[in-house]
Amino acid sequence: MFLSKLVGRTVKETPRDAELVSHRFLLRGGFVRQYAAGIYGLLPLGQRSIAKIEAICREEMNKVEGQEVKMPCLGTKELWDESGRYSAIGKDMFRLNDRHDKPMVLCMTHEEPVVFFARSELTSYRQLPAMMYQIQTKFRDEPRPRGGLIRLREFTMKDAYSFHASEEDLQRYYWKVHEAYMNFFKRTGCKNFVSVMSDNGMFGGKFSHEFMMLVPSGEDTLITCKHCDYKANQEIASSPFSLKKSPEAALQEVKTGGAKTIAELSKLMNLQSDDFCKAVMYQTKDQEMVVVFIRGDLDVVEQKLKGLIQKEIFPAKEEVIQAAGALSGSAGPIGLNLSKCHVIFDKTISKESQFIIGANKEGIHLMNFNLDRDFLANLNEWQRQRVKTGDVAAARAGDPCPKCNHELQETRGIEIGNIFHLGTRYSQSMNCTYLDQAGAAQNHIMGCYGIGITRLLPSVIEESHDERGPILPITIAPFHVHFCVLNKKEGKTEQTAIEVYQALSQAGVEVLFDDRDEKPGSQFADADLIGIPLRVIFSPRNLNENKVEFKFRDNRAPAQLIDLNEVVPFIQRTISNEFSRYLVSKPTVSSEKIEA
RNA sequence: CGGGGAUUAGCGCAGUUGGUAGCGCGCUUGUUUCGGGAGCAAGAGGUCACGCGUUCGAGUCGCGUAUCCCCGACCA
Repeated sequence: MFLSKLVGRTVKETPRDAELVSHRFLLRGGFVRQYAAGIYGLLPLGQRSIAKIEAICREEMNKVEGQEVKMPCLGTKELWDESGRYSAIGKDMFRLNDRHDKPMVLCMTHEEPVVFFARSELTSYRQLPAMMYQIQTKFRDEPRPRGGLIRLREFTMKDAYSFHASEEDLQRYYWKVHEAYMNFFKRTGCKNFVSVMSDNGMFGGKFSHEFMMLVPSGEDTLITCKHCDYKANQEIASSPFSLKKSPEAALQEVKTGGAKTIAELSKLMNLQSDDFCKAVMYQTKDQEMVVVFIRGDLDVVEQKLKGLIQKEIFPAKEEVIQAAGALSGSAGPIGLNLSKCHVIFDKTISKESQFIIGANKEGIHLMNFNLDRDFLANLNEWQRQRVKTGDVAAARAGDPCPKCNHELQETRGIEIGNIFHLGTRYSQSMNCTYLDQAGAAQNHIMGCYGIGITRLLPSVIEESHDERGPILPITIAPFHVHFCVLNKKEGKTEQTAIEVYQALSQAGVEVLFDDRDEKPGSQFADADLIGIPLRVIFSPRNLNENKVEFKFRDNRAPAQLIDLNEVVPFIQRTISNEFSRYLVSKPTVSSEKIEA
């Protein structure tokens, strides 16, 4: 490809709206352009790079017996009603009406369409396990798209769905896909990434993992252990915390005046924030309050809370708080109207400790509150059902690890993939069955597996760049080699470069040839901005000696002069070495080849 | 949906007390240059986001709307 003909120019100045490095370089390098918030188009460089990511993804999915399919982006209300998600999903799903005024959706994920396939095609245990995948556009009406290509409203995702006859088989396969994912990310040049346990959301199955690129600009917070292999998204990370034990004493009221927050109270009473129990108040859609009591120094993880009560939650409105008999600023469990609220005690409110807690009276708190003695013991059976205990607290850096008790740490990450145990959530609701060996109808047991294809390129750039531009792995770079041709009109410079270009092209090497009559500085700057890993420089100066210059984009070795006669084999050899850096195992013979 | 910022040439930006719009980059032509974003010369390129208002006159003042970015809420 000749650079002068490439659609998409490089830009010297940083676009005003681009904050993230990856966003800046993708715009400046001419990989992408923005149409609207969260809606981007790929220029040739971006498209080539994404196409390579997709190709690697296909290889890895085929290796685990995945079968590529293509499901529609447009969905009907009827299909999405079957799973209940047409009404369960809120504004995140794009909705539209067709010309007959029939309600339609733009799919944000494809569980429903894939079950549509499965229930007509996978009807016998003999066909299981089976996995279908696609690389397809997804639409999500994000409340706030951000970070260039990181959070989009329209994006490409590889989504895969597996169908099994037993839970054991799903788990076996789940870990196989886990390995395929690790291979995929290594091959696409991701370096610093981990898989962490994650939240399944309200409609998921039993367990799931997220693959996270560890970069400071990431939007998720991960909790990892310094000593063992414990890694989890903060949304589900747990910690035993360090629980205090305090001697029992009688419950008594204490005047706290205008002090309402934990900070104010601990200052007033000269106590630590973990001596307090604070109330965090939410409500459900049907105006029931959900009040969480948690140790004063900790925060509630709303995902955990949602999982515990299996309902959507919102910040509580004042009238809901009052109806439940609570008083904000001094809220406590005693005196609440349990018919108007759910009560959750985080496990940090242990039965062995006493806490200072709100009294639901203006300016009054209670000292020495003991959960069992002062609250649970006084409830009747019906009231007890409205009270739950569970883990809703956010683990933080410095808290003890749930596995080995050593110190936890916090890291930021970008989610680049996930794998989910779905179980029979969709096969049951959508009546998807196969006949087992005994001829009995059984629901398929499902897993689902996603990779954010469009997000991968910016994620790699986030961790692989310098001040001049991205440093792309050869596996996903738009071209293998970048030619800078200096003073092309002098002597046979341009002609020589074209001859090498043709020889390499015939050998299958992808070359981006800078044929513009630009100053060396401009050519180098643009080459840096495009980020192709290998560079060859043709100049009259070196060609007089029958040499060309070779260098790596990442400057891992000093530039070297290569004999003109040697340059084609040298580049071929270097490219193959370069690819081998991203090989994870010996190339395995694919199942298709065995069949042939 | 709350808070903050922005919108003037393809990109980055100026634009004074209100008087009919400029600079740099990029683009076109010519010319001299040529190893880390060259110099000179001549050009092309604008519904100043949109609407309403104030005014003899609005890029500039007022009100409203839209769009974009950041923080938060949210993220199946």
